[in-house]
Amino acid sequence: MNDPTTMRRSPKQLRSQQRVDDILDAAARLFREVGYEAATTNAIAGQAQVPIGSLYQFFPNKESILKALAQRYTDQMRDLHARTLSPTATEGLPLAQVIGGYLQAMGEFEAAHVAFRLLFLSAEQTQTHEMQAEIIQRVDDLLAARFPLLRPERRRQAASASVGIVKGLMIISGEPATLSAEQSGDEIITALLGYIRAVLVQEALPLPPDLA
Amino acid sequence: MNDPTTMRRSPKQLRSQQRVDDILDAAARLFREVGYEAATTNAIAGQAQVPIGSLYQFFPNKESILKALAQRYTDQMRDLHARTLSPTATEGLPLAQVIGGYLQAMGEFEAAHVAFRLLFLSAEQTQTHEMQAEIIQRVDDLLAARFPLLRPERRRQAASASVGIVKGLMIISGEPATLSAEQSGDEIITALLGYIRAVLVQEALPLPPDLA
Amino acid sequence: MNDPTTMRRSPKQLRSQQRVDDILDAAARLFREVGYEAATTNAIAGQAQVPIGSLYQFFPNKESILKALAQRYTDQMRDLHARTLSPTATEGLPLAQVIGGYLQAMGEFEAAHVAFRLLFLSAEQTQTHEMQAEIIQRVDDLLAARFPLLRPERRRQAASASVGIVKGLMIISGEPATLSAEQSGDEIITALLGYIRAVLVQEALPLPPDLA
Amino acid sequence: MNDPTTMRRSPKQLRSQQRVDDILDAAARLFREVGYEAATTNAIAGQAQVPIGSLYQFFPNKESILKALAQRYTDQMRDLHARTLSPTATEGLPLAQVIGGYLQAMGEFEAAHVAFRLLFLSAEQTQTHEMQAEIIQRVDDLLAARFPLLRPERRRQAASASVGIVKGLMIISGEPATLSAEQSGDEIITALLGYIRAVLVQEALPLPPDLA
DNA sequence: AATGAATGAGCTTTCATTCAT
DNA sequence: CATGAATGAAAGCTCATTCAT
Repeated sequence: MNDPTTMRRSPKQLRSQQRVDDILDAAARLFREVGYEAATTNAIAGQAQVPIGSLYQFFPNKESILKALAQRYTDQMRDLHARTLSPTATEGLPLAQVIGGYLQAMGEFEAAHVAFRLLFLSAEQTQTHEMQAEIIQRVDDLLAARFPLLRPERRRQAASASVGIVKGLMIISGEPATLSAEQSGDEIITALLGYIRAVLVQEALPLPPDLA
Repeated sequence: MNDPTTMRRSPKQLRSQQRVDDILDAAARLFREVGYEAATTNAIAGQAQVPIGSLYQFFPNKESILKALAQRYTDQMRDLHARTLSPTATEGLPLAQVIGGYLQAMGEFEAAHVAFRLLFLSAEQTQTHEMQAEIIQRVDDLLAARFPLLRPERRRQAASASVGIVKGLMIISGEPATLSAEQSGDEIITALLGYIRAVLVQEALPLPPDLA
Repeated sequence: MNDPTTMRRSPKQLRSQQRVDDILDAAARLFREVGYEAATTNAIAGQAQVPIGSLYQFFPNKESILKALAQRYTDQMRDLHARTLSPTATEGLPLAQVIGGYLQAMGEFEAAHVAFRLLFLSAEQTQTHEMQAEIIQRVDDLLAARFPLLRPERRRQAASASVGIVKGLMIISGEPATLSAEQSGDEIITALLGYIRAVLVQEALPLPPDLA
Repeated sequence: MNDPTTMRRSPKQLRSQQRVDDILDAAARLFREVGYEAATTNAIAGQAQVPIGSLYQFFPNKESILKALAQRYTDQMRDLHARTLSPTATEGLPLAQVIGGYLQAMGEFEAAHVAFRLLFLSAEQTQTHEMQAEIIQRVDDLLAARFPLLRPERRRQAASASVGIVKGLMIISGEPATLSAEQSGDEIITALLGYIRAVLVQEALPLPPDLA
């Protein structure tokens, strides 16, 4: 009947909304600091200064907190996507600049949303799929606007792969003895441009000037 | 004094070595099936048909089992690297073929070592760094042999990024609504070749025929 | 001062009375379905479509709901008793028929009052004593009318025992591998008649024709 | 695979057996004092002076403790049955004396096993069925020896009903304003003899001298 | 060295009851 | 008087680790 991984009650009142936000903030902090498994629901409630009973009025279980957090990030990223990836906002800009602008915004988002990295980069979390699907869709839209001749299936594949490349390089750059944070940005741009160029060549499509 | 995440004593005796292997096999199976957190040390010992007390004579704690597993995989991958990435074994082959051979071998390795994917693809596991460092080094060696004019720092960066790209695409392809397993192999080749070409262009180095 | 297991205020208003009835109906349903302990006050209020706060304005605690339910059943049984056990209504009927009629009525009552069985058959619930006392009294009255020579103390004892016999056979018949529901009715009649006959013989009193 | 209401490990060692006994004793005491639901597993462990973890090594959950207690009582009653109900032990004795001896033994058993009453008298507990089935079987055996002409189906029915009668009268006698403990014993004998006589009459079987 | 019973802190989650609105 | 969000003590149970045998 009711999905045990969804929020119990969507908070209508301002006070309740504030509480849910507090809980999600605390959860984000703790997930970041000690990981999902080690973050206890009592600790989350404690950090959020919310009684444990109240936490369970909004969330039926721990997993639903993770899911709600992912949902919140997904929602909050929509504006970011509109600003940095939408065809209208990026029209005329060289691809490198678009990617750069997107990475810049993502870096800021990541800094402001402490568990985003965890959620975005952690392998196979059902909770993250929706978030990722949305990102892929935005990239797909961008590719569609940029390369109208690219077949939709190939485009979707390229969009998925592009997100995978970003993900992989972000993961790598977070680890010691690999890429520095500064390098990773440039490297992501290089890799994505190189990849997209290769796809276009494969598909025998014309290269735009900045990929030639 | 003694690192609590390292194996307690390297088992000299044959029987001990067998036991350690049994434990690691059981751990790999369980980690794969239920994840690291949900795999209990008692369950690992049970699966391995080894008394829990014995398990704790070889491993000081649960984390050390994960670490040892990563170490075992690292060791076992050395042969794979020699066969598929070493300059001598790959001399004269087109890069695409080298990468294809490597991915093929990795696929087989992954199938034979059930927790490899978990360890290699996990976003941030301190236990995996050594394994990854080794992979990066092999790629670095390969690039050094292929592109002797590439500056060592740039090369190391490219090697790290290449591994990141592979990782990212492997992660993505494991998730629904993205890349199929079949597509991911081709896409990894496309992405890597595209990336390396871009690096060479950036560095104003000559392109080999198969990247032109 | 005020008994915490009694209803807080007897609802004078019509709307209040309706609410109390709704609560008791919901409680009866839930007690029957999941048992007293597992039935939560919030679930009762929810089923009754009454705010939990209102529930606590009528009932100081969960136990008092059970008690009020028993009281309601006791009240509602009064009519049943008058119809099936009162000396006037049963005058001239053979005892077996009286018992049969009573059991029939009880069966219907039980079907219509879902938690009655739970309350009546529960081994030791302080809440049930009054209900049982009333039943015993009715049986006592019946015996008084039927057997005027039976000493009052012996009669009261026999009335208590008779109710115990009914109770015991009802409990047994609800359990697997014992008596079927059909058998239990006949068996109760057999047992009660046999018991009363034995009492009369013990007391050296004349047996009516149908017990001879 | 493994029944979650059965003991986890049957204690082989003497020390373990002692622990299990301590747990069951403590559980019996607590069940008696506060009831099954209100008796917490931690309280049981505390009373038994056994760490909670050890309790859960033997019992997978709270219900299994109740079940094991019922099983222990069932086992311990076997000797009582042999002494008081077996055809050989009761041969030649008048039925009233047999019942009296049985009730006497049951009274002593009840006094020595504090939760027996709760388990035997509580309505519909799956945990009690086996215990009750055994009692019914013993009564059936006794009836078979005493009244060989009684049809087996009728006999089994009578055995079930007899146990029901005992149960009902025990329940009633535990409640205020009904039967005193002393009276209940006599009343049970009266009721059982009266019932069995009625059954024999119904079946048109000869009455033994003490039932005539 | 080998064993596996023993340990108890700590986990997630529930629910009777209150009280500010 | 009516409401239902809020509360937090306490429940059942797990499991990494130890240590007496």
